[in-house]
This record gives sequence, C-alpha cells and structure tokens, in this order.
Amino acid sequence: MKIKYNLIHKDKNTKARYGLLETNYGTYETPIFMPVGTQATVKTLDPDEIKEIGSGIILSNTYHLWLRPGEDIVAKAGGLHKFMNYDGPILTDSGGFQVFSLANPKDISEEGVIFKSHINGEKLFLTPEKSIAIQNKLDSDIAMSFDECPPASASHEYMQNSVERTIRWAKRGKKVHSNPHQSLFGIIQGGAYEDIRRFSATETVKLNFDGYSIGGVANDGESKEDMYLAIDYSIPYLPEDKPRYLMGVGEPIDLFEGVERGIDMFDCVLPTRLARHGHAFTRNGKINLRNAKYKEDFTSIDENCDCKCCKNYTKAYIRHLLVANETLGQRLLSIHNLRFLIKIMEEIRESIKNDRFLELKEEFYHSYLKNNHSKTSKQKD
RNA sequence: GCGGAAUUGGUGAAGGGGUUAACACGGUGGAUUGUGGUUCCAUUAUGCGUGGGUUCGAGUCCCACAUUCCGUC
Repeated sequence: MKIKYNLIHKDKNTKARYGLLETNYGTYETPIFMPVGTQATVKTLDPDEIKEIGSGIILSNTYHLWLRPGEDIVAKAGGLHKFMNYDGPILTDSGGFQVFSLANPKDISEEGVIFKSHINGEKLFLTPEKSIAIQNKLDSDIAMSFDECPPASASHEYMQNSVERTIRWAKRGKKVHSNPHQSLFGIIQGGAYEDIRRFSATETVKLNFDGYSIGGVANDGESKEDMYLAIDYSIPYLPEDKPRYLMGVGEPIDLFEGVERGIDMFDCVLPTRLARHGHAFTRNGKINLRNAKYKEDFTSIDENCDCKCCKNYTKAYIRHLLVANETLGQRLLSIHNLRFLIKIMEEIRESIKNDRFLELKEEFYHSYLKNNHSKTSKQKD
C-alpha cells in the first residue's frame, strides 16, 4: 500500500501538527524523527536496538546500496527489509544529495549526473529513471525523487534553472515508478529565494506525490536563518493531507523550529555521527564525553533519560571506552543520542495535542541553551 | 683504570654553525545537519644533561664534569 497521512490536530498557536502515518509496517505518530542507516544499517545498532529506542521509520541510501552490494543482491535477498532483518518502514534517499557532495556542477546535465565513486573513483552515471529503478528493486516503503541539491549560496539564476530541471527529473522519475507498495515523495528546492521556493513547491505539488520534502537546507556552511526561511517559503504551498519531510535536519533546536513551521518528518546523521565522535545530547546542551573533566564523573549522561546507556553506565566509563577506542562507547552513545531525539519528538507530539507546544519549546530552550553549548545561529556572535 | 658511543617535550625521535627546534604518537580543546565508524581543525619544548669557552650567531664546534651503555685489563 501507499502511505496515508491523517492530520489529527493542529496546534492553536503555531503551524505545528499532530498526525498519523499509515505504512506497510504499521501506523506511526508524527512529527517523527527518523534515524539514518545509509548502508542498510543504523551504524553500530542492530534492529532490536533500533526498536528499543522507540524508533519508527529509518532511512537508507540508493547511491550507497547501488555501489555496494548492488540493488540486485538486495532484491535477491528479498528486498531491503529482509536483507537487513528490519520489519519497520524504510525510506530510501534518491542519491540526489550525492549530486551535491560528490559531483561537480559541470557534471550535471539534463540527462543525469556523472559521479566519481567514493569507493574506487570509478565514473558512474545516475539518472532519475535509474534512481527510481534502484529504489523499486530495493523495495523501500518510501522512495525519494532524484533531485539536485544546490547550496543556498547559488545565484538566483542557477537556482531557478536547477529547480526547473529538478521538476523535470521528478516527472521522469514518477513516470517510471512501478512498485505498487512503494510511495514516492517529491522534493522542494530553491535555497532561501522566496519566489523559487514557491515555484518549486507549486510545480512539484501539481505532480501529486505521496508526500513532499524540503531539501537543500542542511548543506555545509548554511545559516539556520536560511533554513527557517526555506521552510517558511515552502510550507504554504504544500497540501494539508500529505506529510512534509525536512531533509537532513536533526539538531534539537531545529526539530522545534521545523515542527513549529509545519514539518512532520525529519532525518539526520547527527545523533549517530556525534556519538561516534564522542558527543552526547543532554537537556543542558551538547557535551563532549572525551573532555578530561569527565574522567572521574560517575554519574549518567542525562539522569532523566530512559535509555540503556543512561540507566546502566557512567560518563567516566563511556569516556574510558571512547579514549580506548572501544566500539561499545560509540554504540552506547548512538543509542543515547537517538533516544534523546526520539523522546523529544514524543514530548513534542504530546504538547501539540494539548496546544502547549510553545510552552514545551520555551522550557526546552531555557535548559538546553542556558550553558550556551549550542548556538541558535551558525553565525558567530 | 683505560678506550669508545650516547644524552633534544609526556613518548619515539629529526636537526652536524644562520631567523620562531621537523615529523609521528600521546595530551588538551573545538568542529560535524538527505553519514566521515578509526574523520577534520587548532593547540601542546621561551628550550636541546650541567658548567664554562669559541663565534656577529651554538642542540650543532671546543674543554671540564655528571649520567647511561659498549669494549677491555
């Protein structure tokens, strides 16, 4: 079946919305945070642990699985769910982001994009049709349109041309999409240009996708102000009865800012990447467990957290694991950081239902920002 | 006793007269938003065993001493 979004309640004071998303693998409440498992694994966790932290949908990536092990092997295994032994919903990214990160602008043509494999340097060619065909074979529950993801710093002219091409790519992808129980999302681009976001949103919505994403907001070096503008400029043109997905966003503050503006779905590598590099989210801001001050700190990372890591282990022990390069440290922190974001989303959903989203937001910001561990803007003060 | 070699940060060390002592590991911070798993960035010896001397200038050359190692009686 295709996914189905049911809008249940709109917050009285903001654009935040609470809904239910029906999928092939159960119904999930939104807004939702989706952990990222690029290579058919949420790094360091097994599927039982993904479930334990209260996770719903997870992400995987067309580009990476295309290169290794190849979509045919995944198909032979019985599809991505069977291959990785995960019986929850899976969304696959289209490889579009890799256009931004791995290709040169001159390698992008109307037909598709020339990549250099990050594994062996081999020249590869990816098109909208190819991306959709791979995703059909992977048999994910939600596929993404193949898009170009230009930086917000791109000129107005480049951005307009890029967005027009992304829309043509979306049409081509939709035309060949043939997996009956896989949904397909369109992607809105346009940087922080109001007119281009409006154009991208209205034209993409005309194609009638199962959901809509806002992309190009979490590229390296872009300001949070531009991200918030990109959302504000796109949301008014998206239909109420379809889910809205903000791609690549996952700082706690940005989850609140996104929800407030009407976003239903988020994904981000940040919780798991930060974990592997020794950082943890806490209600009092982000901390670096490798810091010497935790050497003899025998308290948990966050005493209010209900995850396996916080219930059983101390900062001093986790620090030791990280410094000694033991993978258990990375695993425990990944579990904690993911649980942290998922729990925030649980609280956010409750607050929307009770029309007290802004109160929760203020409460969270007060605690999270009080030690200035996180800035509300990437711009220096 | 005699002869030879060595002595440079927390560690392994480079440098054999010319500005601020290489590099690596370790230490200490920071970064990370549709993945960078072991990544990236910054910082970390006002000092080269001790004391003299030569020189415009000395880890670098000379002398004495100390310590360590090797050989030998």
